[in-house]
Amino acid sequence: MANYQVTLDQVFHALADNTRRQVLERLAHAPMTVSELAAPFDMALPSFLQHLKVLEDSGLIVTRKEGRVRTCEINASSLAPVEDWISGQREVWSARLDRLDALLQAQVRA
Amino acid sequence: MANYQVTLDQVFHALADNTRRQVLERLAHAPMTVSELAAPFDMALPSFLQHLKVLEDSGLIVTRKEGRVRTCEINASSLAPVEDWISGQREVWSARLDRLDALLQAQVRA
DNA sequence: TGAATAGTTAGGTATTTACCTAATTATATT
DNA sequence: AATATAATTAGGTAAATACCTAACTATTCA
Repeated sequence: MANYQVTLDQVFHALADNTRRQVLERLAHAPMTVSELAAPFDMALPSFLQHLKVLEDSGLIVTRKEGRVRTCEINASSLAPVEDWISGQREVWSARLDRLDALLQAQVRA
Repeated sequence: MANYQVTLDQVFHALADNTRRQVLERLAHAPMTVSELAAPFDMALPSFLQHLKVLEDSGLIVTRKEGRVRTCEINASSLAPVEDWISGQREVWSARLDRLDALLQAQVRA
């Protein structure tokens, strides 16, 4: 059931929707069932389930079903690749800015 | 020209595409013109321009045109909201895991 | 001034996304 | 056993996305 080859595309896409981010924000505090999770959203349940599927396919959440109830939980490790990409980028971006800065300083002194 | 109310939706969506991430990775090192930037991609120029538009609308890049040449540059500050959201989330997620951990430890001792 | 170059606009197609309602399945409750 | 509840499946619509080709504009160069 779990997707073992989750891509950055999938995770970023999953995060690019406010409903889905709110789901994550709520799950951050505690696991919840599908209906609990869906309650605050003004959306038909099948539509909401599609969002959960996107979140699960992206690896951001994990779910399991007991009886007729499905419980959803954050997958804490799933943000790592995203954080890595972003912090890697930010590092290079700011390194470039620093070099630029140094260059400008040098010109000022010259 | 710049979009002054850029949303997390827009930035995450812009990042959810490999072509666009590669553009950012290349721009991380230095500004480039549209054609330089487009060269490595096996894609018609108008298609590529759409990607640049998504990146610009999301605030991730900034462009300016001199003569007939448009130069694209990383907007270093644009990752901040994304980083903030992610690190905020990660913090809560791991706090929850820590509490859970403490709870389990307590049960073991009991 | 004519040709080449850099980028843009117009307009079209196939796929994906985000939603919906209605019907169904599986499990629990009375 | 009948009913209620939790979730799922089926199937449909409208808009957005990701690509394309062809035609165009604006600028630079010979």
